[in-house]
Amino acid sequence: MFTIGAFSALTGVSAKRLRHYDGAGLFQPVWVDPTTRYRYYSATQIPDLRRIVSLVNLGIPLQRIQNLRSDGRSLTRELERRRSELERERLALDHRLAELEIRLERSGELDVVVRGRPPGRWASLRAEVPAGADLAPLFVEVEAHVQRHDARASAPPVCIVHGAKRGNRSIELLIPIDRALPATERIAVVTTPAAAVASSLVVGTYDHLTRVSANLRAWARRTGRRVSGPPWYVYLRFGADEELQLPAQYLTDDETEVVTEVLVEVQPAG
Amino acid sequence: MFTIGAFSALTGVSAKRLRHYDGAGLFQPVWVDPTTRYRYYSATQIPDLRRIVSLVNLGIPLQRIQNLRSDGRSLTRELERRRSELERERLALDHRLAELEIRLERSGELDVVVRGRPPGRWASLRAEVPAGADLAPLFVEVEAHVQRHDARASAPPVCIVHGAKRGNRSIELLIPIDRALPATERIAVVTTPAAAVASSLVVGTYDHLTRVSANLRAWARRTGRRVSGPPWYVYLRFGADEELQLPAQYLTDDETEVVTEVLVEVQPAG
DNA sequence: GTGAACCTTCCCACGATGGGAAGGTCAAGC
DNA sequence: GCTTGACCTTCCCATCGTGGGAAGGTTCAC
Repeated sequence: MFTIGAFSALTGVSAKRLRHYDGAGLFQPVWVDPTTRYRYYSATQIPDLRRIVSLVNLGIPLQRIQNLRSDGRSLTRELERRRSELERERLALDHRLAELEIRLERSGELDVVVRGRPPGRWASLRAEVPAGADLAPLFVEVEAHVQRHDARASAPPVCIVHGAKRGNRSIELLIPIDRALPATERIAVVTTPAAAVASSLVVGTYDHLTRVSANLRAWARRTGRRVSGPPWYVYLRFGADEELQLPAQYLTDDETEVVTEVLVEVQPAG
Repeated sequence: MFTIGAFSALTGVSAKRLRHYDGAGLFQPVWVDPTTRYRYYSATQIPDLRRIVSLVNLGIPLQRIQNLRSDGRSLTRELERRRSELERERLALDHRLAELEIRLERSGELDVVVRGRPPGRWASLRAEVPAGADLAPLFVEVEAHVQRHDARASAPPVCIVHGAKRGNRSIELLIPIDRALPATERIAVVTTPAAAVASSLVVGTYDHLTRVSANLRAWARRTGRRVSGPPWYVYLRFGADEELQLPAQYLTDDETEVVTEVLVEVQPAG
């Protein structure tokens, strides 16, 4: 019989851990002196403890180790569960390392964030326009329709570029709405599901948006993610027509304060 | 100006996090109403927040992000530091995955633990013996010497197998001591430094110790570790000569209760 | 008997985040 | 102007495994 300190020296497991495992009901001393509460361990417990320590070292939570309790099949199941967890972790870790490499190449100047995009409901206008065309009149058209029905949600407008051919762009303008809205010939009502997106921010004018979205796609590929769907351009802060009563918080008069977010949808797990 | 909720919706960063970053001095609202303490954020802060979020997503602690404070060189240094951390994590993760695979192959029956071995001081006897020879008389010799000088430390004895040739073993017996001891012609005093060891446990007789240490070496190699030095056999619980007054806690009469630990030294980082 | 070395329990800390309670504020509709 | 509901505030607690440390009891050897 060993006191906790001797047993700790024997097994390399700290006395703190042994007390913790005792308290958690995971590994208990063979005998506890009822008057002094001293814990006493036996050498025959060493294999038990080792089994526990080796599972802890695999990163399995104590709770789950305790639930095993000498059942060979459940041990295998637990190990396989842990393996899939570790494989997911390694994927995430590889993403991070790839992101880091990209940032280091660019002297830390690239900020790409992967995050969730909440589901949304929108008034939508699709159009074919020449590259570089002013989209303001089209936005005004949708805004006017939405505000006529008092359905403007407090979120920024979006432009999706579905395709580009021979100097023409197939675009879709989205204005967020917070209630039902009649569709018209030109304006539809669409909903978008929640999604994971990789996002990059552009401060200033719109000259390089296309290049930014190409960079974003390349970034996502290099960090091992799959991209799906066309890029979204989210107008977080922009200059707009005075005629419309837009939420002032999204507006700016200073061209250098224009902020646009570029999003591409990525597969959440991969 | 946005309230915390609106800014949260805009950036995808939860209000909880924004408050936390505020409290940590990492990212603060442009204005706080002094009477209501409401936080108000501006769209011009979005790039700042994004920079922070992208660094957080790389797993850099908030504290360290805060220490950067708009210094391009320190950012690069921080990213490189984080990269080396991540590379170390990936190494550890790959070790774990390899360990898991091995356990799954063997239906979870192998318990190998990597842990630290504290430094030690020992009375040491080296000898050439035939394979399978009874080591008890040699142990008794060293024990007797140690106990004559009242230097017995409360730890189990060890046998190191330095080499095996033509059915002969070059072994070294170690008895732990806790004070200085005169050496003799046969018995030396040695110290061993702290080391990382991979360890496996054998319950029962000594028939398979050699195979266990070979398994241990193979395990260490397969999990990407480098092995150095000969195997140690630590007699955690054994049957011994009655003549000697050995610490009773290491003794047993029941052969099935014999417990031996096999150690090989591994390189800590790799 | 006294001191050193051990043991006990209890509380706190880490790190980033979320949950939830109790209470104050804002804005819209009446 | 009042009510109501959505929003905001601060504060406390939880995670998870481990260690640090305080305050106090036990053991053992001199």
